[in-house]
Amino acid sequence: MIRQEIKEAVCEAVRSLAKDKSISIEGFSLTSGAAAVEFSKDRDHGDYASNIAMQIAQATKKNPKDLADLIKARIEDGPSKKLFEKIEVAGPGFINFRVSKNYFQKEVSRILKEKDKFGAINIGKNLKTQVEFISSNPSGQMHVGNGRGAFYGDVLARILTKAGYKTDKEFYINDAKVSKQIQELGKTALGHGESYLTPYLKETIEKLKPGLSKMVSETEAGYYLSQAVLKDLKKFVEKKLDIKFDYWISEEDLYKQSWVISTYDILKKQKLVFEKDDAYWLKLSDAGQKDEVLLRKNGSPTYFLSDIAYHRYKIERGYKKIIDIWGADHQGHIPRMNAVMKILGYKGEYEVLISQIVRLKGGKMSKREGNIITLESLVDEVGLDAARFFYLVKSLNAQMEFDVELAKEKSEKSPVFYVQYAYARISSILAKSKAVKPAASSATGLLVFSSEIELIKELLRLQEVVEDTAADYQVQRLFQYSQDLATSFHKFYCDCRVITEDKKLTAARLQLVMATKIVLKNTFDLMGISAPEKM
RNA sequence: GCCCCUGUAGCUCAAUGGAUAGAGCAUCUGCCUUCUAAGCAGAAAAUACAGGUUCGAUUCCUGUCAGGGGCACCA
Repeated sequence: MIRQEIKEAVCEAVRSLAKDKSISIEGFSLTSGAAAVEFSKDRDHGDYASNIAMQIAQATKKNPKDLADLIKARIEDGPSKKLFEKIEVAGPGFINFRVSKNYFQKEVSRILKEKDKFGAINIGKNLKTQVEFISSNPSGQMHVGNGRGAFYGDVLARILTKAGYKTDKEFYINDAKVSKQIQELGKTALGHGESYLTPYLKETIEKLKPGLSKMVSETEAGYYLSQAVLKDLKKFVEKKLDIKFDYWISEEDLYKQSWVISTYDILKKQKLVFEKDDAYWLKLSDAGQKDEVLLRKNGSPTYFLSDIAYHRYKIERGYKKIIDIWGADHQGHIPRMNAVMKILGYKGEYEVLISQIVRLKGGKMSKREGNIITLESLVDEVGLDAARFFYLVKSLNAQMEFDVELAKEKSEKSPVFYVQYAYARISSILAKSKAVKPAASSATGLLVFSSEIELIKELLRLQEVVEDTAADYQVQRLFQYSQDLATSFHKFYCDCRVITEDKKLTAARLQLVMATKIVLKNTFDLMGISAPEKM
């Protein structure tokens, strides 16, 4: 990776300067990401830029510009010199690197060789990782709010996998018979109540009439109904949303397999359970949290207890990195679960991400649905690709306003088409090129226009995007990248005609086009959107 | 009252302790006899307010104001 190579070159130069006492970097850690090397969008600032000189200015008691000159000279004396066409010191002390065209051109053939593997890195080192998301209740259809965690979680898992984590996707089903929601659902199923009663649920109950009519227990009826809802939910998620989960874990199964009761016993053994007001509580005050009820006055376990059991189950299955994605209404639950993970002795990484509220601006989407906006009607309305894109644009912890009318209206001009259009154009060029006899030659030395180089730079950036996103989970970066990549291609398309009389140049540019196709496709795969050959 | 998230262009959203804060939509101006104009080139337009830390703050900290969410023997 070019960014990594430059970073190493910079660090090496600084180390070498420190070694022969040209500078002193007492108390400064080079490894802590201090030698920031960033991609430059502005070519006046080179291809990559480092602010290292300004970072270490204080520690070395030297002027940043002088330092930058020293580092620049050291790199130019070193083995990595051949990477660069030019190194410049600019502004308050930036070191701007212009990478050699030769390097870029060679990278094109690497992309052609790696194909769908291109962009994959191994910072995860195969660490057993789990992302749990959606986990909507089996009491009805998913709504537009669920869509956010759904697509976000799916894409995050894809990125982590690409980054070398052994990632599983998991859906937790809140179908415990002892839970309030199953009880409520049971009342509704037997016509004793109206909780969750949407048109969809009415229909489902109608379909289940033969089975339900024999039931007297609300709990059994609720569970029976929830399993039917779950079946629809699974089908919707897998077929319509195209999200494949590795595991669907049932809360009821955790009860059946004694995970809940054994977890209670473990907590009790640790002397963390106490009785108050006829209920049994988990002592969390030592962790600075409010104590929580585990067993109610009536003896039934709370959701909190089964959630502890569920997380214990995750740990027992050997996950070293666990990511939960919850809705904003669960954020108060985070400090408690953090405390619980400590109690359970978890040594791995545990992180809860909160998907902020999705608000509706455009009002009702369809009269038939009432005022509950289902994710299904949205996907039907704007299409899966556009829907996924729409959710991926925003950072997870910012609220998002969903203007339904706008989403429908704009679907023709949606950014997703802009990116897919680049892919379609490529396919069109490649289709036409079949009539042309290929000249066997490499791209080296032939791709020299700035729009060609800029395109190659963008292609190579996929690896950086994967690396950065696997580290900070800012999935919207991928959306941004896809736009930049498409822009670079569209510019190249306008500036440089691919198929011409010049056989060698045609071959070189065809290679670049094929490489772009690969990188675009890999980016689409990460986002879970389709790559159309024609539009 | 306490806790969490957010405040960037007319609208919907990005980004960043650094060098000119980016896109799309909307508005305006150019570009199709050549691989798809669902495109390209250009104009105009933004960091809520007040302090602080810093060589440098839109970013970090504090306060104010505004919006949203949470503070159950619900999940």
